[in-house]
Amino acid sequence: MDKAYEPSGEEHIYKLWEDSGIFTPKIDPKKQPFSIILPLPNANDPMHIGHALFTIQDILIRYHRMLGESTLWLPGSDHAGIETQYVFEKKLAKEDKSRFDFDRDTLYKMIWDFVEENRELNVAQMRKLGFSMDWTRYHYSLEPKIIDNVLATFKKLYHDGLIYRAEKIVNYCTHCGTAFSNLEVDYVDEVTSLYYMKYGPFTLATTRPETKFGDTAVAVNPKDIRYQQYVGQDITVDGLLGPFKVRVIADDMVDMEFGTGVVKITPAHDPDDFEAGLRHHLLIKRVIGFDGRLNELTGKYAGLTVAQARIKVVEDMKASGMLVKIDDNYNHRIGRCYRCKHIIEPMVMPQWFVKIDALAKPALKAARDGQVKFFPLRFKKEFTDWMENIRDWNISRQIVWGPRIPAWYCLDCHPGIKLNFLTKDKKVVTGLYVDLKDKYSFDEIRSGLQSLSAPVGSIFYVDSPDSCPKCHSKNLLQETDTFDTWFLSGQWPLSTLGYNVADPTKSSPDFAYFYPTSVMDTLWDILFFWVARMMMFGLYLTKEVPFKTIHLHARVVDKNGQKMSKSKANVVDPLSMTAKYGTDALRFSLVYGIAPASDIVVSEDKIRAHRNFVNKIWNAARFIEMLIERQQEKSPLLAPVGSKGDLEGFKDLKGKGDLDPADLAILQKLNSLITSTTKNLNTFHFGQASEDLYQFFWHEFCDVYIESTKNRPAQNEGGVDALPVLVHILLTSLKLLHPFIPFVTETIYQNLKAQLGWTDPFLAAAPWPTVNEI
RNA sequence: GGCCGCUUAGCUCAGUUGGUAGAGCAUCCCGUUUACAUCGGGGAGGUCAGGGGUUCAAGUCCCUUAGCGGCCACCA
Repeated sequence: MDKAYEPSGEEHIYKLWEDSGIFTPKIDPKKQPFSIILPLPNANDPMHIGHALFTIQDILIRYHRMLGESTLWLPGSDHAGIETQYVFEKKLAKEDKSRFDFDRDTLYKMIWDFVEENRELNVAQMRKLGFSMDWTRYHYSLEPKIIDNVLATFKKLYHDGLIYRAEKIVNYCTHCGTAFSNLEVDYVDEVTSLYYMKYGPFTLATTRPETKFGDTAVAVNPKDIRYQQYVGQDITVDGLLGPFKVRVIADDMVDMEFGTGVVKITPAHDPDDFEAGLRHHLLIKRVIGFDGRLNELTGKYAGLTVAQARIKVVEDMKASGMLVKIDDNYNHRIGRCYRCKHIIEPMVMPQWFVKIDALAKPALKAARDGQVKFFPLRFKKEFTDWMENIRDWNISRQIVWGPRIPAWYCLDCHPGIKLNFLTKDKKVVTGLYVDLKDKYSFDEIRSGLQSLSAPVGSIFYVDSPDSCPKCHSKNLLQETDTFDTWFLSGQWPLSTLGYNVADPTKSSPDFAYFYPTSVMDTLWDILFFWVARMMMFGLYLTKEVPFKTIHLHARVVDKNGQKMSKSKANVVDPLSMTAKYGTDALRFSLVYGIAPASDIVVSEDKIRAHRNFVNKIWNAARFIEMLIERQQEKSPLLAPVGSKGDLEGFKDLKGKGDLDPADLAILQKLNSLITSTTKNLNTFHFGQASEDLYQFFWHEFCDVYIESTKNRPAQNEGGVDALPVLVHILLTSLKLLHPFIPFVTETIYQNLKAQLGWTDPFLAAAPWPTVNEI
């Protein structure tokens, strides 16, 4: 054995494992199944330190494999809808192009190829980190069978009356060109201006003077005696585009203390005002387009961006004396796109929604009844609170990268459908079908299609008919909105295990055996995005929870407690750390001394410290190997007692009654270590488990016990041979450490296996230690 | 505004049901005797954020104050 542990052999070890098939479990009714579905990484996302935290899952998987369970860790990768399209569009921009230069089919194929270039990389990197995944069961989110399930789920929801289209106010990002769900908006505290303006008989305060062209009411609190005389009246307001009339309404939404207690109501561009509009049956007047610019209803302001318009409107109001004052130090929250950070523009547009109550209630019940357990427990409350207040889920996105919503419209029944397409000579045409149908053939429209927008109430068919069931026209187009990525990944445990939504009796045997899965481990930030959606879909489709335990971990931060990000230049790259210190050192430093769901501090210092620990183990093994060789020089055929590493060897020792007091002490400590490690792994206390193992191996076994045996009298002078105990403790420690640091432990095992007659071909599949009576 | 978490050695953090304060890094002294200097031996360093309470006993449970952080929420 070399003087220091050399991690360059890791690749070889991994290949031995994988080729042996120990990562590929068999369906064995006599065995307990244990399964984890990998939180699928984005296919085009290079590995970062967050992915290295899959180590937590590998520890669980390796532990349960050693317990003798039929253990499945199922890997996969995600096409990651908006994320990937965003990255791809940035690439296009560098080439001075945009997505509007392509029809949707062409764009889709381009992104497909882009993702395929990177997808393999991810897989290789996960092998490098030693993750014992079953690659024979790997899945990619755009496989046909997985998409089939997504479409079938949509149809089932539709037939159960849980899908509807509605024109609601949604979070629209004019930069990304799509609507988002509530979860995808980041609210950021910002200091802006609050403008006080004259408004008919009132003065009112607003942060958005540029939307006044879309005002269709003005509101006061019903209890506000100052304004009671006006309630129900139409008032005339002097606007920048001439006088206009609005109704004064009374609504509890108005805070009398805020500003002047008067609020202008713009139903088309503000979520609160939209709700007020519904309550008071107000007109929705759109003045901002999907391009983020003011539209033709705004006269001379038309064509300006929202930001430009605000400046111009304020200037003009100042000039005409409408502006009363500006409070420049107004602190409030602004919604920004979680992806591109641009300001979200609330917009009224037709979208697809899932009625969520029917899905949320069973999930809420499952959490409360303990069908699914949370670790740490505090997340149970977060989960149930969220489920209780959940709103209908907007599942449509105006992007191309992802499965399209399977709904078809008849253009001839609905000539008011708005179309965007590229003509044969690549010119963008926008307009209503009724105005375009005589100029362009249906085929030209279809093949160049970029997007369509059907009015709410349009009839749609979910089974892709050849012709319109009503008018028999063949001019049918599929909805161009795609599914929210989480609509697909929310069904991931089902789809990857071969559940067949359309016909559950055709589901794979894997599904029957491994579902519900054992543990779902992920970063807490996708508890709502993903975990909650999987719970809802799992229960909706199968009546069973998708996982029995939800284990949530925190994010990795640097040694100053800062979140790692490229812009802060504080990222610890897992692969370069692995190259420098070995995979085991990295893995151990990710769990050592970590409290459940508290930030995980990783620094190069820490990784180096654990490289030293790995090396310590290596050298202890090297020392023992030396002792064995020395003994075998004397009597070559004699394997040390206890070399089998289990109870067998020990019965002999016990029978002889010839243990040294130091032997007894260390064996007792080993027993309690077996007990505590087992308990800690069962209860997700990885930090504690790793600390105990470290402390025992280094400071008790190496520093105290091994040192003490060096001074022990030789056997012919009345001493007790320590070698059997040394070997026993080494092997047991290797087993206990293996889930955490698989490479060094397996390497040592393979080196000593033949010499010591260890019978398990791999440490990775050797039985987990149990307590020996002493 | 609601909810949750954190505050322990110079730094970063452990401390699972309450029972004489721990680790890594840094620091000081000594040490190369047959594993390991990626090492060994030894030392210094904490009124466990402040206050109150329960208890024979509290870093650990309860109340409270302060600071920091996170999540959620329709206040213009």
